Amino acid sequence: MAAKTDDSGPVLPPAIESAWGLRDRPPKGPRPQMSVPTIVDAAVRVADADGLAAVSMSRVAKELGAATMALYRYVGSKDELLMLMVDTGYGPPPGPPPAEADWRAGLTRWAWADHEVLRRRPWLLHVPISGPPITPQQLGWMEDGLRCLDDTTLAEGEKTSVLLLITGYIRNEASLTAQIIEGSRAAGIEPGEMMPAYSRMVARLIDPSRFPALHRVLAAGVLDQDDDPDDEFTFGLDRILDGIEALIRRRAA
Amino acid sequence: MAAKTDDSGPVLPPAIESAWGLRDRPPKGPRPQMSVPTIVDAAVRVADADGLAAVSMSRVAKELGAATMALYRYVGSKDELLMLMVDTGYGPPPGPPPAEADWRAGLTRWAWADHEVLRRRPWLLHVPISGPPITPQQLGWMEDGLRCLDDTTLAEGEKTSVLLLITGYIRNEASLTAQIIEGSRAAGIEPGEMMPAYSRMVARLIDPSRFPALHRVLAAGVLDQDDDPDDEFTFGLDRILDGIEALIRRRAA
DNA sequence: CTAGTTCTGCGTATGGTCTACGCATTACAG
DNA sequence: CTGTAATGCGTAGACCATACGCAGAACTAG
Repeated sequence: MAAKTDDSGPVLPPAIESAWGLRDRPPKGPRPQMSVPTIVDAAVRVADADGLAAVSMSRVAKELGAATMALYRYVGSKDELLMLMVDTGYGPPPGPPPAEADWRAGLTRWAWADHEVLRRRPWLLHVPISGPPITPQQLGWMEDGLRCLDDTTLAEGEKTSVLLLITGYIRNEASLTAQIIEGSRAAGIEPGEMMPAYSRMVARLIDPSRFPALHRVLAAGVLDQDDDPDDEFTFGLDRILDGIEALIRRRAA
Repeated sequence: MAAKTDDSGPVLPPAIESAWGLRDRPPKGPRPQMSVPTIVDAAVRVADADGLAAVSMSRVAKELGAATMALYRYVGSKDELLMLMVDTGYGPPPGPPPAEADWRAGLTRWAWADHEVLRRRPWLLHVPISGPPITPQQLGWMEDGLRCLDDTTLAEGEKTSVLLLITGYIRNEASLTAQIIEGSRAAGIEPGEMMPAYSRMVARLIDPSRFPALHRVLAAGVLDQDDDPDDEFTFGLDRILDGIEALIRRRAA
């Protein structure tokens, strides 16, 4: 009758609570034949093999030899499953920065670890993010990133903003390169031929007098040479770190 | 029998070609009762009113008083419709930078224009981007952005990278603030109460000794005060522009 | 004026999605 | 042994995109 009020407003889904180890199995009833981690692992396996679009409740159930609806005893909804997939998909964070590393070296290492995860599991990019991180490993990644800034004189709010800036960049860059790979596979051409083909198409569409800057970019052949995607990533990351460095220097002075 | 080969590899969908004005109506057959722009406008109207999730082919058809399948005479697939929705959803680009503006002022103006569009139409963030821009207004935005860098000594490739960096940031920032708004609406609480509630939840979950840096951020109350989202946006944008400024200075020297 | 051609509108049907609900079965507490 | 509660899961409902085929409209060629 009385509303069951928890301490704080938004309620954590049961499956997430169990990911934090906050849930004990009630003693009654038949023994569960699956577990949340089993299901999440199966879903991750499907996503690794056939992409996020292949992850349907029935497909995951088939992977486990169970019935579709059986899964709903463990996860409250597909969205909840996706959240847990992200958590285990990222895997453990890279650990705190080495003692001898300055903030820039530390963040660079952290950024490359994040980058590597997204390169290995591009489906992570297709999971619609529905809120700030609340799963254990997600927060672990955040923690390790924040630690890189421990020795700086930035305010706590600035540290989080900085980290947000970097994660956003990494995600974005990964998204773009993943799109090129997926797009080329869909079009049935070599990944290296994707951007040149795009370049030709745009060149055919635009009027050079109305799009002079764009035309100059195309004429320079920027999109035709397939440079190392890692160089592209490094370029943007260094720009951002330069910007942060300027801020840190100003704060230190 | 012989494959109808166009000049270049990837074929532009018919509806996109018509957006470039490259398509003339065949003289035969009954007069079309709708047009691609009519349909796209209706779809945008639905998205503006009820979000992207409400945009289904049948819902758009209902909006037009037509049958669902009638739409497929105009657009090849829902994905194509989405692409066109993004094009008209963005609207016309902000125009080339004022003559007296330096690159930084120009890009700042451009960034705020982009930001403003995404604030007004958050559903744009939910459209899965499936490739580089190919629609007229998208490329128009790119053009106007590139022009801001006309007077710099950056290489063409660097200009595109710089623009990519900025668009990525804007999109990311907009995504985050939109999530807070949508999340608070879903949870039925004030938008200003979202982050404090999140803060309390995380504080309850984490062990301060395993998450010291994160704990310090929470203890500082970073997430509790609801600062102006515009300040947050400005902060990140300035960091990025600082980084670009460092590059430009190095290139000019 | 007529015949042929081609395009439009759209009804029907297929195969997919998530998930609410209810029932039989199982396993433990007392 | 009985009551209770949790599990596995079958059924069914409400959506979704879209392949296909057909009736009719509007033009062109003769």
